Amino acid sequence: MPSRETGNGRLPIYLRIQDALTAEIARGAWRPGDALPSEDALARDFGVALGTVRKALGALAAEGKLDRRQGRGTFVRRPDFGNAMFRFFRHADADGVPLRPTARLLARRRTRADAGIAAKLGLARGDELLELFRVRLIDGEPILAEEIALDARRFAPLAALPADAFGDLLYPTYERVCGAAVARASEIIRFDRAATRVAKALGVARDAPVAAIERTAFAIDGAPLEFRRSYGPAERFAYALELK
Amino acid sequence: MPSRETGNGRLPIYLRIQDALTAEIARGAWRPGDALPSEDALARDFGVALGTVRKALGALAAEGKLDRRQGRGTFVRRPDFGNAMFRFFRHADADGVPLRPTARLLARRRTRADAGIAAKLGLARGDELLELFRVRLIDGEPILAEEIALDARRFAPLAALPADAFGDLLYPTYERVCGAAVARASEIIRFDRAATRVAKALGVARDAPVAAIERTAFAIDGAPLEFRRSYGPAERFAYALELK
DNA sequence: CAGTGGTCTAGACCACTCC
DNA sequence: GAGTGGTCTAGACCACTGG
Repeated sequence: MPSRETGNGRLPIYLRIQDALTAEIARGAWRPGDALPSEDALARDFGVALGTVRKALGALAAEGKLDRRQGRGTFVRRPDFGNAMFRFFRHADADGVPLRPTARLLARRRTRADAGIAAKLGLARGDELLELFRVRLIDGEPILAEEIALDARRFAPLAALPADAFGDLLYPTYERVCGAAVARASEIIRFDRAATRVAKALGVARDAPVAAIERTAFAIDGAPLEFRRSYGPAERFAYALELK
Repeated sequence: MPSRETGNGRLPIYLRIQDALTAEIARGAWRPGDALPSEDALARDFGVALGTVRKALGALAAEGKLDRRQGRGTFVRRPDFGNAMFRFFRHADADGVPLRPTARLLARRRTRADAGIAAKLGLARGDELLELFRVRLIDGEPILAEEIALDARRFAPLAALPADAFGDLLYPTYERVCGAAVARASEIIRFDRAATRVAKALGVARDAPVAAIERTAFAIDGAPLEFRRSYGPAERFAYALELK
């Protein structure tokens, strides 16, 4: 038995391993999709028993940081928010066919951050922003209007990107063009009324009721990357929850 | 080594133990708040190693079915939806003092179930319902109007209960007066406009925008107990989510 | 086939709770 | 101090994946 001094750091070993691995992932030691060393190798590296690293890996998998697949290995999870916004809206998939939303970029401009957005993005007031405005459609019908704010420096390549190269999903574009990978996000749902620009994009009356989803997206190291406000027609909004 | 035939049931032992314990709990072998036998005792009963029952108990704790407390024991969790509705609404707690909502019963009557509610409650169309209408307030200000439908037979004692004996929370009342314990619930958030009765209760204009939360509450054996529609002023609605 | 994670066991000691 | 869950170890075999 190598050391038998659980109390040396006061924190359980498996938690320290969990933290160590989290830090390694945040540092970028393994990119999303990469495989970690095998359980055996990790146990040797950390000088602990197999069961201990298993406990740490299991916890990280439960947190959504890792994917474990028998016979394959343990992988850094690539979060897929693909069409996460659309979980809020009923879209008429009469036949159960998963409808693929599309996106159209309506506007792109540089502005300066007001205090609110600066705080959300970890910038200073007056710092330069890249602002996108786009509409997302299902079956040609507009479902969501989105105002997106980005640090203009960090996302400079997007300013020059042809409008039709943005694609239907932005996060893969951020990663491909700017090397910025979104790891998690936090959202707030509110109810609001459509401003002129939003109303026009959605094809509803000005001041029509809309559901507003504010999202801040973060990199794996915790730095905020994007702040986004998405608006959809209130009468299409429906969101399900389970309570235990 | 007692048996060494993992494959006898084809399902991992810890999953079978998990299922067995879930069934026992649903059957009411232990009431909410009761302690389960110790890990040691369970391991002996099931004829498996300690680690195996630990894995099952840990999973059940993660699901929210059990509470485990070091030095105390493992307990059947009593779900506490206390003021769960209010997680949807900003209530002005300027000093961070947790404001305690109150409730006032405005109406109580017998009706018959239409097809929709019958389906929600597992009844037949035309079966007798007990319908409650109440308003919930914070600091004297109405925040939620609630329409509640119950099986009149199952909840017969409520028909006779004095209005001021309902208390601020219904679920404890259901359990105390009718022996009906709520174990979980599922909700759908929508956006709607205030009907006359709701508008009056909330002190807003008719057709004012409201957030509507539909909730079906279930007993531990999965039987639906209550269907409830709660309405609150749309401009006070705010709900936070985390995405990973 | 070798290598990976998944399950299971057996037994040790630690940390907390309550009498 | 007795009893509980929490941590850790060491080693076995199973089930799946890929060359």
